[in-house]
Amino acid sequence: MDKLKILVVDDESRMRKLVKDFLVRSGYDVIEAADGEEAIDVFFTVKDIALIILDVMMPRMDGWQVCREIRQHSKTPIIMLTARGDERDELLGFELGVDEYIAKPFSPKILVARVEAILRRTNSKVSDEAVDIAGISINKTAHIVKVDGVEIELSFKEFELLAYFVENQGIALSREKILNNVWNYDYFGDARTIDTHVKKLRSKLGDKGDYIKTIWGMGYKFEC
Amino acid sequence: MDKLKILVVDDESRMRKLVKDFLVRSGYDVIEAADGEEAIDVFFTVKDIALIILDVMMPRMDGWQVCREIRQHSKTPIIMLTARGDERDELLGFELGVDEYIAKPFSPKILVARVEAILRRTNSKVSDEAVDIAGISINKTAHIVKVDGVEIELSFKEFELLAYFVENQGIALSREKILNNVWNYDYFGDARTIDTHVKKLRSKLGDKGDYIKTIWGMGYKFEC
DNA sequence: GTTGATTATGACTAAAATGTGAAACTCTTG
DNA sequence: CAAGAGTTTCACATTTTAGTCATAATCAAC
Repeated sequence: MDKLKILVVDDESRMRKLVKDFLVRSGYDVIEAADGEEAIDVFFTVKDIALIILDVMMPRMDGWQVCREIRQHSKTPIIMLTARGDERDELLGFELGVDEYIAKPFSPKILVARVEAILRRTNSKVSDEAVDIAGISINKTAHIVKVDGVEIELSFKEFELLAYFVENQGIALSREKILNNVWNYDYFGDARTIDTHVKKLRSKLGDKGDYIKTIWGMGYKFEC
Repeated sequence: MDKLKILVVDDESRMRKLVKDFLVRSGYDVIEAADGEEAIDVFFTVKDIALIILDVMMPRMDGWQVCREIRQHSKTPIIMLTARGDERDELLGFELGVDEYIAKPFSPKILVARVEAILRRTNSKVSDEAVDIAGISINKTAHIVKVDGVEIELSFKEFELLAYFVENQGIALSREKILNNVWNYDYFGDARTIDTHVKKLRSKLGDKGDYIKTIWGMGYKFEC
């Protein structure tokens, strides 16, 4: 995962191309979708989409609907493109959980600036060196975990799982939730595979392994 | 800490009052500052300011400078108020770490909507609340129950049952109703099993166990 | 008080969920 | 294609829980 992925949804290909050009030039990966249904389809199959730019006016399924649908499953930032001056639209958007609102016609510079502002905000953990909790230090950029200053070797899944636990510190996580977030959205395997990974994590974390608590009949929770 | 505090900085008192009115009506605590220096002074003396609304044009120290100063020590969200149409300003703002940019004149509704959008994003901890009744604190997110501040261990069913009681505080609940809500609707076992769980709950709750009252010939009721 | 019904309680058992080690499978690399 | 790491599955041990039952205590009505 090098470049951040941005999903651009607009029915006009000319507009998609314009936006894409500027974003690519600023170092992002751009994925396009031509209507709402395609957008949702793409969003739930492609992993790690960092931000969505969404046109309001689209045939079949409009931007609000797409937004509503996505907000039911994800907090991925959404920027809405809409016709200038419609205040009602803007209010509706904020209620739906739109993060930013840009009126057409807009300057591509403004667009890029806002994209970066949002990504700086939400993806700030990427830039942060390392999260440190109770002697466990997790560096997502370097993919390194240290316990009391000593580096320990974790596999990819173990690392992702630990990161997920730490990010949701103090929250009870059901197996289903863990599968949907650490594994792919469409993973159909056995939920018990989580147990195996938890076992390995616990043993590799040593004493600190006890912070991963079992919630009987429910799932797991990371808590110090 | 009940209401969130918002610092409003503008040299025009009329403008401050306008913004304040709307924010107060939306349930925020508003602190005012009339210029940049006062703003910084207030910001670093008052604790827990959740958001800053900053006018660009101010005598002595303008908004950009205030922003720069604050960003050196804090990530508190900043909304800038600036004259409409000055794109250069907007770009500068994003570079400085401004979170949002609102052009004057603006509708107060938009202002409130944006404030709420930002606070929802940054202050997402608001959502994981714990219900607290007569010394019994139930945190559904963390799956933790505390009695007078001391955590007690409950099994899955016990937790669900207690949560159901507390949610229906003061309401008489028949065994049938309890079975349908806490157990699966297709549970065909003995209704007496509720008694056993109530017994366990009462004993684990200690003194507070008395709040679960028996309604003879009918069921139970949680009442303080 | 006595009676019949209802609820409380403690002990017990069956069932369910989790822990664990090893085997099977997958995917990459040399 | 063999080796090796990472992942997943499986079987079995272990732990925890839910539910049952017998008995004791309580209640309402007479």
